[in-house]
Amino acid sequence: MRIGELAKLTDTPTRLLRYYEEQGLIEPHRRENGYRDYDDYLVDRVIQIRGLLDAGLPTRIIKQILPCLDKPRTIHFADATPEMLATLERERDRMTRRITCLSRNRDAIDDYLRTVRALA
DNA sequence: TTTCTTACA
DNA sequence: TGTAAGGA
Repeated sequence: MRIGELAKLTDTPTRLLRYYEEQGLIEPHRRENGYRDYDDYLVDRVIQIRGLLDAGLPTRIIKQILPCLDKPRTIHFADATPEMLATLERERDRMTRRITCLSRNRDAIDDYLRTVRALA
């Protein structure tokens, strides 16, 4: 599929899809006319990339660990280097802290909402 | 109409 | 990231 369809399917601006390619996160094929040609599996991959980005991971880290999170979970033991494991643990912990922070703020907002409604 | 590259706010 | 220019 061309970039426009992938953009629609993943709700991602074409500008960003080209950016992800520039960052080495995805690499579409090229058609004779120079247009990018994306495989279907990239739909899920782009959605996953956006999720990781939303979780606060920088593209350089995503590029590094994406292979480990790919489908054939048959585990790429070859990629399970000490550095890779360390990076994954660091990011996992970063996510855990973020979740804790988000939960607190969500609860604070929830309390405020309850209070306001109770007085209304 | 859609996509491409490059560049600037 | 958004947007614009200038082509194909």
